Amino acid sequence: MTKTRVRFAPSPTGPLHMGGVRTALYNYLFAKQRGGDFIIRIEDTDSHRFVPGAEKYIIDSLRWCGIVPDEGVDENGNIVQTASERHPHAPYRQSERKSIYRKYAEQLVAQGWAYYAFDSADALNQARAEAEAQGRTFIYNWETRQNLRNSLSLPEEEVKELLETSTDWTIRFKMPEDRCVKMDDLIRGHVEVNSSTLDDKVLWKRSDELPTYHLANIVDDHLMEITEVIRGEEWLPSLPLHYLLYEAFGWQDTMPRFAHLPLLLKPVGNGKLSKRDGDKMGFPVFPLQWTNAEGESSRGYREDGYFPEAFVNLLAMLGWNPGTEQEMFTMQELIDSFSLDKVSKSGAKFNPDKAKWYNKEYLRLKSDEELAGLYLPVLKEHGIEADLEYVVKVVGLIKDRASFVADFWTVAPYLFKAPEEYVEKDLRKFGTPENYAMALEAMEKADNLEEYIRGKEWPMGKVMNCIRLALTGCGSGLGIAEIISCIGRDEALRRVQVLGNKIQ
RNA sequence: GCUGGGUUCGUAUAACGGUUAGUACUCAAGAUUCUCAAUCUUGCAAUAGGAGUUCGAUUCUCCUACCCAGUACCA
Repeated sequence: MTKTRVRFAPSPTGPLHMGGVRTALYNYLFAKQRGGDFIIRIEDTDSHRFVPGAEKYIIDSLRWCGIVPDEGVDENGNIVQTASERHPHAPYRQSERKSIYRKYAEQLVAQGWAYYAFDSADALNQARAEAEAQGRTFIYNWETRQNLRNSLSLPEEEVKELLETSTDWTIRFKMPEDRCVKMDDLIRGHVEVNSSTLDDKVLWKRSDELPTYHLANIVDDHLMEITEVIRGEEWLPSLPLHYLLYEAFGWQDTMPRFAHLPLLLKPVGNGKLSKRDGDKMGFPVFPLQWTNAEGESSRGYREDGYFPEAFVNLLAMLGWNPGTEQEMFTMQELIDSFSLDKVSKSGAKFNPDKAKWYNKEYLRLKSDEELAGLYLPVLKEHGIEADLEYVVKVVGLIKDRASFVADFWTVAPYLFKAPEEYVEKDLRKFGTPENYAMALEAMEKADNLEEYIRGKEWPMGKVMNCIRLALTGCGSGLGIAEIISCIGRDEALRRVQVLGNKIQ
């Protein structure tokens, strides 16, 4: 029985999208359930799109979620590995593995599975544009390759010379003209595609001496002994090429099994989830806040007040279900119950309301002490210095009203400072002289407000709401007794008198 | 356009040929309370359409529609 080894292979071209986090999570869960290894491999073969800081952001994000690699790179860029005595799989950054890819590409050429192509990017773009103008699609394949500039169409001498003198050539996969590629996907089942519809993908570029995704991916998955490839659905169209590459290398026996995950879609309308949707509808699409080179920031789940447990839980439930009615899962529970055959095939529209609900549930699960500790800095931002014991008490009273720690403040600022103004509508409704007279008397004389008011046969609602108006500045909020138990009788009476000044 | 994938309440999903099609979020109503929130109860709401296979289709097959992805010297 070979050890399960899966990898998450992000490209450091920007912040990690929450869909990417989910892919990493599923890989992690799958590995941990089987006692296997979870590997992070950085696919930085696109030198043009490289973004400084993106790699660290990705690792930091995963760590925040509790997803830590057995092998790969850590947040400081150092190598993490399971086999401490040897380094059979390092390095984990493809740019640092540069030297190993060329020979594999050349091997394919030697065996007739690939060829050298000398067409310039401009020439190809032009060909594409011309085809499009005629309503056709240009495709570099068995049909067109004889008419293009490559080692299959050019004389041997010229090829030789070009290889030596030019640095602007590539190695392309020679996609068979008519092969029915039969594939199996752990989620989608059996899929067949005829190779005639596929194109001759570039595998390796002489210009920067770097492989493209397809070559690097297959070579590294093989070298790193990956057993399952769990990735986004956008890769499904490339699967036939990947199958053929395994065949070309003669690695079919150890070819990993594949699982293509459904995409995360926007909450409303059509299309995949994008940063714009988040901005428009007020939710983050990134795990952590990200600031790009232009200085523009994108909000993150962490900064928005989500607990990592909640974020992980809600992500896990997007496209997977346990087959039971359980909705709340710790990471360990997810590891125990995760299964690829419970992953759905169709894309999942993200639901911000449900995300918020998850955080609320996790917030209620936390102790008052822990929440108070988190609330203290928020209070400080509002210029409030409160002692921990008091905050613990307050949090216990208001936690049911909040989805996020930051809500504690908006829900009941009056537990820390007197209202500075009154909500117009409530003032008119409850702040009448008659109500105030009763409220003041009750506050001055009663031991137990409720009993006193009842004894006087005053209208409970009117008196209580008038007092509430004085204490909170509005017509809704905590129970009067609860508020007074926090702010104290003297402060409460003072606030009622302040309201009195306003009314008279 | 072509190739591939997909389609159950508004959303996430359950039901792997036989159920009054279940659950959660959202929303609405009621109960409760000094108000609001919370809580509890109830409710609204779905098998895209059409053929077939079958005693019986959400489930299997085909067609149509719609959605998504890919179609780069990007991943």
